[in-house]
Amino acid sequence: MTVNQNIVKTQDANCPHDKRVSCGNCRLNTICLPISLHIEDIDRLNGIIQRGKPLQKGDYLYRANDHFHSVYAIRSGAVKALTLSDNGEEQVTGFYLPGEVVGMDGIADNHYTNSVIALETASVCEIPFNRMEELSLQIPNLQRHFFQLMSREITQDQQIITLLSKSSAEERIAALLLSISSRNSRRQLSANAFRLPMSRTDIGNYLGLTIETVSRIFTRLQKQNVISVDKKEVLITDMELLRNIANGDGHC
Amino acid sequence: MTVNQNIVKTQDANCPHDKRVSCGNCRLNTICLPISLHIEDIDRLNGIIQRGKPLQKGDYLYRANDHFHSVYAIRSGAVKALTLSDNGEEQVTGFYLPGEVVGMDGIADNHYTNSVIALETASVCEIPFNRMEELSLQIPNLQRHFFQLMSREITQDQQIITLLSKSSAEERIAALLLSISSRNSRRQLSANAFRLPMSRTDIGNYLGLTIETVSRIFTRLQKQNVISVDKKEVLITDMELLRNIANGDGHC
DNA sequence: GCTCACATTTGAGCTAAATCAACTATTTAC
DNA sequence: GTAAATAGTTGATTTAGCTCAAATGTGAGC
Repeated sequence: MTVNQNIVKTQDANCPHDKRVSCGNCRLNTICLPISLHIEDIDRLNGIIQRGKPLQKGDYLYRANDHFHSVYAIRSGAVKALTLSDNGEEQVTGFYLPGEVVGMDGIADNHYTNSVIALETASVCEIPFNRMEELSLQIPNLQRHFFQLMSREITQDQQIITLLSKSSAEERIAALLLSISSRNSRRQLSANAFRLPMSRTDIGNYLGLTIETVSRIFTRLQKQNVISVDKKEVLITDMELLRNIANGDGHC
Repeated sequence: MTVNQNIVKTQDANCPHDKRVSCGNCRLNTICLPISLHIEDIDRLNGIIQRGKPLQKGDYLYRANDHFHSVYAIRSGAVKALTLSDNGEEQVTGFYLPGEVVGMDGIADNHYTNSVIALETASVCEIPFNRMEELSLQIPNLQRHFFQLMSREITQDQQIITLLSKSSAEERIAALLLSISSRNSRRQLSANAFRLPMSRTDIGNYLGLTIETVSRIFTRLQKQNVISVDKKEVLITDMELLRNIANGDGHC
């Protein structure tokens, strides 16, 4: 029943296309797993995780209304989650980077409410939820970890609510850039220079702005020497000012 | 250690001021508890629940940054949750009615991110989280139930995100009225006539609108004979039209 | 390289909701 | 009861961001 994937460590264990990956040697495990898990428990968790072939840009990981079966940790690349609103429009509800987990919206009624689409080539670790639940009954730290993961999703969604409810277009864009920046630095990547995996359209959809407004704000931030943008490459040139803008101190 | 509150059933078990309440005889238990719980498991859960004296209007249940200890099921009355945004403004993140559970935002890092304030006299059932976690290890249905509760909070927050990102002021108000209506009917109350427990200011804050806009929309909906408003009392006179308005078919 | 589809930028004008302001109604405190 | 504070309504004006429009840049397929 269990596919044994507790395979020996290799130097290339985090190469996205390398199947010889286990939670025990994954560089992301401090993000995706509970820090306090014992080595043997990590192996047990690793034992239920399934790793398929990578998604190509535009591929669906799952679709809204699909039967809920698993949550997924992003191992490489990036994905977006989106819901269909009642009148049929798409709403991007989040961008997920390596080490982050998608699919927890499906637990409530056994069907996903979001669709998840790869923004670029992406590999994921599938965590069958029923097996994770069983394991959680035996590993209290794992149960706690999933409660925390879901709680974090709640607090993040509430931050987006605040952003959409209270902030100007400029503040929204600044906050998104800072979010991506800090998530990159958590993965030991540069906080100042990175490539946005999503289109301007996705950004606008996520932040409740039109694509034109997104484009104008990028141009404006660049003129203010806060960032430097070249297509999807972003360089934050004045982190302090960007934080001020995000907090609404931009021009008051 | 355990305060035994498995007290005999009374006719008045749901009177908010009556301490002789147990999960086993609570009218709300189909909303707040997993349906599939065995009677003895309900008693075990009931054993860890603490019921204090009711909150008065304006009282805090807990404050943002307080140490996280418990989640709370609303037994009577109504509360609002709110976060402080980075620039110090309040953002109402939700209204919670009897049978609904608040506090799950605190699990992620052991501190609440929201404050919760009573909108009117309200009584709550305190569920100490550590004890609930222990019990969840022994009662798989309880573990599942909490995963589902948290998942539902996620999907609801994402619906608010969509509302704020995509909908007009009129659509937002219509959606809020429909949400309260359906939550009332779930509790066997009227879906058409009810009292809003929150102020116009709270509604505006929650929906990302100014109080003036909220007021104007109420007036407009009344002129369109969709609702009839008298202070906080609302009568939905054309449910079908209200649904159409909420879905953006109001005037297109 | 060339073509076609698509993504992005920029400009001009419009509009929904915000802001500012004045007034009325309802609580709360004394 | 009365006064003061709070909550809600309505009107006039402003504005941030939307819509419409046109041009330009970019990538995939041949």
